[in-house]
Amino acid sequence: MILSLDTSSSVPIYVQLRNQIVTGIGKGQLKVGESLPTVRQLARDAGVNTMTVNKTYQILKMEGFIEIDRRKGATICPIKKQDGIFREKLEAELELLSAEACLKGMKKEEFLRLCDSIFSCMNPQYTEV
Amino acid sequence: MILSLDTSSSVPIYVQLRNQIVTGIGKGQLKVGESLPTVRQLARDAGVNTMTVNKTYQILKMEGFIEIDRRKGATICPIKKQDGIFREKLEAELELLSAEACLKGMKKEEFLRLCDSIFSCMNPQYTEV
Amino acid sequence: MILSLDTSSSVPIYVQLRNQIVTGIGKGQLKVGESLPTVRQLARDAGVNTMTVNKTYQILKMEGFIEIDRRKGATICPIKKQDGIFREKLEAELELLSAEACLKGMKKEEFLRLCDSIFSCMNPQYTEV
Amino acid sequence: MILSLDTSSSVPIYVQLRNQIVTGIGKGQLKVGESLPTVRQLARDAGVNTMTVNKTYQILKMEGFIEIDRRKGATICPIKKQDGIFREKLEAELELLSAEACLKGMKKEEFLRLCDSIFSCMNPQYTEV
DNA sequence: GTGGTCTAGACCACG
DNA sequence: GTGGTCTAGACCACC
Repeated sequence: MILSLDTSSSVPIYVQLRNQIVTGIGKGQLKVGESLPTVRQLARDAGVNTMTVNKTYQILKMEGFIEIDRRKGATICPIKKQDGIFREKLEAELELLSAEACLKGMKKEEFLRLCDSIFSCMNPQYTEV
Repeated sequence: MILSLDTSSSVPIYVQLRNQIVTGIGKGQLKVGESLPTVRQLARDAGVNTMTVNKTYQILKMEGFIEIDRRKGATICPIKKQDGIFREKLEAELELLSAEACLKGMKKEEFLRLCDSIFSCMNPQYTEV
Repeated sequence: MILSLDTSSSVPIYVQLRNQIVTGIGKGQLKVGESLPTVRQLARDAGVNTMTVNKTYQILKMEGFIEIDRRKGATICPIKKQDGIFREKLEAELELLSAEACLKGMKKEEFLRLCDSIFSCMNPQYTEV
Repeated sequence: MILSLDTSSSVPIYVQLRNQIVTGIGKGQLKVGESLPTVRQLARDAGVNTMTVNKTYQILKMEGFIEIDRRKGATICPIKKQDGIFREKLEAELELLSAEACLKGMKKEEFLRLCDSIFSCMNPQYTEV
């Protein structure tokens, strides 16, 4: 899995890392049960500080996407059921994206076609849990 | 149009303002050609610093969503064609949202239904321009 | 409000800080709506790094005990209703404390008297919210 | 007696073990004079390192809850009188729990009822010693 | 002014 | 070996 960081972006590095790992899991590039690199390893690879990676992992853990085991490092969790908070956040973000798309002249059909094609790249794992 | 700001949010106030105005335009609560309040007026109403509102307006202008005229104040622009940069940003954000939804166990059908229902609240104006 | 840190303790400093602030709020030494010192101020007073204090504040924020406002710094929140997770944690900790007290020969009456006298030092604020 | 360990918890395994054994004694599931499994046995059963179990037993011995005899293995001790150190620790922890409960809107009556019901599950042995 | 982020390097606890 | 904590000092974004 390839990480690309933009250190000059206003998006904090630990958020960029978090987003790319989440996307990686979603796309099936990282599988349930699989291990993530150690904090030090990823820090070295990405050329960032260990604390930055650590923060990323803590967030992913809090969100329930990974587990951190003192012995095995970080591993990817099976899917959790969505909760109300996530649903609210998702709706708010989709509303903003819809508005922006609409302001750029995008038609509903085109927007939905895009949503469809992007979601189709996802690779659900254990969704029946 | 009602603004609701959360000063304790990690999202900067000027971004919250920008997002709500964009959503307002998208939903048709603010119509093309209509005037936005003056910087001072909005600052007073929202209880924030004028510099903050000013920053919001500058961003909206840069994004091509409003025009600022010394005499008429800020007015909402007709729709511009989408450009490649917007398309990229939209795809990246949809990809992240899709991944998150997927990790929360949401199925494609449910996701697309949600996208549809949210986009349907938008009120395109001059989309033929 | 006086803070006493034990840097040689196995309890991390940021947890010690968190616990003392929570206790301070509980006892009414810190009142709802009141401001906490700035991150830098508290760091200087306590002789620790700003990031350590920052971590403490982030935890308190996540727990819903304080709000962090870019403009006003950190302020104490009104009481939130207890949730199931807190209840579980409370029961588990009370069970452990009960067992330890029991092993030390403490009778139920003495234990309950102690619980009563300690809780009586608390100073509930806005508990009707 | 059933042990349930969470290897991804931030609470060290040897502390989890210690806490569950203490609770087991308090509840009377483990009786005074009874033998604990050998270090190796428990390590195998719990799927942890023998060093981890060893550390747990050393702590329990230091706390006066068990005796370790080269011939008989580890056995549960009769109750020792509480000392000042324990009293201080107990008060500090109860104060923190009270504050947290108070901040979550719990009333004194409810708190004391909970303390009562939990302590009532304990099964004091030899408390007259 | 504030909080938020990041680094480099250190030390410790855990298993 | 691992992750967790902490420091000193820096820079940036926000208001």
